[in-house]
Amino acid sequence: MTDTRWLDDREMAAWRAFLSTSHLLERRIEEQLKAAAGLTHPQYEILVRLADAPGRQLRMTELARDVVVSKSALTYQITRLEQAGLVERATCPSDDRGVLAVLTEAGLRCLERVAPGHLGVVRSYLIDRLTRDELEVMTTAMTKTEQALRD
Amino acid sequence: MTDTRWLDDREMAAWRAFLSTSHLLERRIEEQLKAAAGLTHPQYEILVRLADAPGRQLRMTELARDVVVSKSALTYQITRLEQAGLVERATCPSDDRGVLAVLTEAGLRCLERVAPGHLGVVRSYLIDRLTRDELEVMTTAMTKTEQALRD
DNA sequence: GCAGGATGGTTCAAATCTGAACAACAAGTA
DNA sequence: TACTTGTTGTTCAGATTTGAACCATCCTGC
Repeated sequence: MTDTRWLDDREMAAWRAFLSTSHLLERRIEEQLKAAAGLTHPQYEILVRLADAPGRQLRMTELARDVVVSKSALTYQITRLEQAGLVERATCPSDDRGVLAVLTEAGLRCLERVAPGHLGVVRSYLIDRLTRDELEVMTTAMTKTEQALRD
Repeated sequence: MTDTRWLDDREMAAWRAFLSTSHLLERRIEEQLKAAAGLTHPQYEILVRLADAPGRQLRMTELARDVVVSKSALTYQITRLEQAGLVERATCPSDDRGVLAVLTEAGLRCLERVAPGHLGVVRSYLIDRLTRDELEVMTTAMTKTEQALRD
């Protein structure tokens, strides 16, 4: 049976604030990235994950899990990024089914060009407004939930 | 000029955790609402805001701002909810341009039926995993960012 | 080896979101 | 009153997302 307890005022305030903030911030980020580089936020995140990965490449499935999008959405976005010359597809040596998404030099340069402006937004609206303690608490709170959701 | 400072490890961990968690939770909520009632999360939020509003009605623009969606997305969703009989449109007495979205009885019953399961998800993955202190800190942190983003 | 079930990636249709353009009305000013 | 500017909600085209269906490939146990 589902738990039917409602949320009390404190809990509801927390949930509402979290929900609104995540959506508002998402919109602001989307707006900034579009204006600065014609990128969407998922596209930017793909570039970031690839840049961080060893060999600047990742399997499609792992990349989809990291960025938190469906496999089909990733297929679509990788195709778009490939057309833009920022990513290439490569066959996976260890698994013939596999596809590797590889960051190109142009992709890396694009990321380096765009990252400062993007991080400026993240900073100015979120990170720089929090004390060190608040930052720590938020990380532990978010991490607990993330772990639970990743099964 | 844009601030070009990078994020240090702590800051990056916080941002990554926030980003992943919000996306994962969004997916889980979407899944639960679809299975339980055939509703999307924005649709559910529209019903909630209307149920809370005096007279169970709100102007389109105000509703769009509350739920954090574009005006056109709201127009689309209100039309959908109208077709489902959960919401009705009414003319605004004080402004001939205005449109009021009004929650119907069926809409209210639907919300009462769906809310427990939805809140169960919010609780089990987020709220119930946080201590009271963590809850408080998260609320203040999110509220600061929300205020900044709402200009 | 090989059947049977899991996994990886793509394709497809359907739904949804956004921003720009638009039309109707409001509100202030000369 | 007439003009100008701002607001409201809708429509529209285009981009993106999701889940289901699908095929190819892997892997395990016999």
